Amino acid sequence: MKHNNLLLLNKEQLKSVTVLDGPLLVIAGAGSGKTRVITYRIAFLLENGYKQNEILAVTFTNKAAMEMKQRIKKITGLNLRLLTVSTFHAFGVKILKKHGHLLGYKKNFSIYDQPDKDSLIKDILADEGPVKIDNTQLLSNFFSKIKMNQANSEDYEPEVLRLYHRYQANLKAYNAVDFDDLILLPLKLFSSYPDILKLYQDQYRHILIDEFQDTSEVQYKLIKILGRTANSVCAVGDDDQSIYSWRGANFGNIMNFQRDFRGTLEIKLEQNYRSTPVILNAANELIKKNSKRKGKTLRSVKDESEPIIIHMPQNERMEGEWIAEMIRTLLVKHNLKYHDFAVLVRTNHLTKPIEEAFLRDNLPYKVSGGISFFQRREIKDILSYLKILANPDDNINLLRIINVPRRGIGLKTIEKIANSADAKGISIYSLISSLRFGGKDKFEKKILDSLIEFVTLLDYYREKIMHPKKIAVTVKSMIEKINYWGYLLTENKKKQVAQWKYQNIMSLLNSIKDYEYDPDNLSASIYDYLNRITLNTKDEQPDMEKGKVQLMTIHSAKGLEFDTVFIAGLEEGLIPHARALSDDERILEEERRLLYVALTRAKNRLLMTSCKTRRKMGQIEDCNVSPFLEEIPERFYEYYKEKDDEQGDSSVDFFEKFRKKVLQ
DNA sequence: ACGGCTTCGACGGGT
DNA sequence: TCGAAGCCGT
Ligand SMILES: Nc1ncnc2c1ncn2[C@@H]1O[C@H](COP(=O)(O)OP(=O)(O)OP(=O)(O)O)[C@@H](O)[C@H]1O
Repeated sequence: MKHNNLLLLNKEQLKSVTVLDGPLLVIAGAGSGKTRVITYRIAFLLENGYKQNEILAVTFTNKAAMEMKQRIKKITGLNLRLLTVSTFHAFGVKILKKHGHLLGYKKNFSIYDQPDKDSLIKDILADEGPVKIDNTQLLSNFFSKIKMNQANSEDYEPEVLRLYHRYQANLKAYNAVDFDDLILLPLKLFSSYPDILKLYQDQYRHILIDEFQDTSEVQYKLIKILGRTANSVCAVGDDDQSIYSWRGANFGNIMNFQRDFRGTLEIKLEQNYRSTPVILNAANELIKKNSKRKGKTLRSVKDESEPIIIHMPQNERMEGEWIAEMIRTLLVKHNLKYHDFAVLVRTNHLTKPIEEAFLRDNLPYKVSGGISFFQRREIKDILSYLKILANPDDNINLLRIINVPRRGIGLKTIEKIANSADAKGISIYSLISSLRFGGKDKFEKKILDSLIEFVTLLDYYREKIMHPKKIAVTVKSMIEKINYWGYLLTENKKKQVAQWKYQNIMSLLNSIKDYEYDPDNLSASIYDYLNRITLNTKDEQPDMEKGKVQLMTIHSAKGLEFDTVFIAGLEEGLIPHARALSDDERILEEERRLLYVALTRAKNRLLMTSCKTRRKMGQIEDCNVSPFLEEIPERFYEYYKEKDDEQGDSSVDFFEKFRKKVLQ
């Protein structure tokens, strides 16, 4: 590697980058340059003769994967079309596309996201009649657990198991997979077809995993089996930052790694390049309260520190206003850009009052996470059309749009065709198609015509959309044909709303166009596009953040860093979350880790707010500050002091001064 | 079948 | 507080 590149690493990082044989485990605290190790290790491999397709790198999010690829491109100057840097899920899609037929899936399989999964479960429940557990969310979680634990399904009610089997059977019939399948099916494939496994084992000489503390059992099994004969397997992570246990993450995998990969070289990184000493020490003191952890040393390389600021606004409206005001002040004072600021919160809905304050103040911002562009009603409608074009067996998405825009097909008709399709063991789409030839007598003429017109339209556009670089134009013509604009006008009383929604659809068309004309997309197709956006729950454009304050949950801030970080809603019941407290001790420790992750996102400044009252489900409630604040030594923080020329509530001021005195 | 009106339940995190 | 589901009249 070019000499000056290796100079950007400290001694331990350098070792982690250049030792190319055997298993390697880098467990180190926040901001110690772990992600940098992965990035430079890949660059080093490429510059030492390893081919792009001999490397498999796994990251936690698609965005992290894209950014890492870009960094490597910059370092090496290479075109990286054959390098795999992806999430476990995207990797799973790749495998299933190639070999899914061996497990009985067609190439055009659909990937069901959470809403799809929910509607499938609701359909099953509607068909079942009364059952003991009819909560969709609960069942969805159970199904995940049953699927991913594989073994001990005895713990579940026979009824739940029966529903689960129906769920699985329906997925298969619809030629669809859920997110869990994207990990589990490749593993099944590799276990059942040793020759295919060998193919990949031989191919991937070097495997790298970032954020290893948040891999699940099944993901780890996949790494174990793939890495059995690799030259190196390099796992990088921090047990103190494991915050996804509710999704099956198991930081015990760190211990398992040392056990399963004989002769693991363990490297510690103890320099923190990100945060000031005050921020880092506060975080270190907090996380010390956890008992289940690998203790580690972490020293800041910085010397200057500002204290952490705590502010206790009256309510969530004033919290947002204070944050906006502070951003304006700090922006000028420290010559920062809007994107140097982030506001982190525990739950998605907490962003709302902050967003409103930013809007009032004309502060540019971007909310990441939450309801993404692709979750909007109008976008989902169009995407359902695309999904049916791609996979006609997908009953869930077919039923979503069979009467959108309204074409006179109501609940009665739907019930009739669904039952009929079920009885014949064919998809609803096939059943409607077959009505062209027989079984017409069951339907009114008007409805029959409508049904046949529907599938004829889809057949027509399916043929069109398969041609190279014709996705966007086909979709545009289809939207016009079904008169979606007219539908928007009748559905939305305000013409402005309809126009805004139509604009969104135009943005979707542009995103499709960008996708199909991007020369880096070697195999652009409707299938590939749909898979991609299903895995990209969040917005894709990487530059969208520029010049905007970032608003997000702590979970989605993992791995990121900002000059100045606000943590809003530092309240009891939020961190730790009330619903986490009812769980056991381990979950409380995870809540502490969550705050640890939040604190360690900040490079130079950290400000935290805790409201005195907050509106919850319409009701105003009194709030207490998070008990975790007491675990941070007082020498690291101070309460915000209103400026003299501002007419703050003097009793509040008094209270804060008093409180500060008492605490010291 | 459809649109308007009322009532109900959600607000833990996300690939 | 809000959107989805449920109810009712046309
Ligand atoms: N050797 C180094 N010298 C100077 N800066 C470094 C060095 N290594 C990493 N950094 C910088 O430190 C910051 C944190 O690095 P990185 O994101 O790789 O840490 P991390 O361990 O992955 O953090 P986290 O666990 O919080 O995700 C980045 O801004 C990075 O550019």
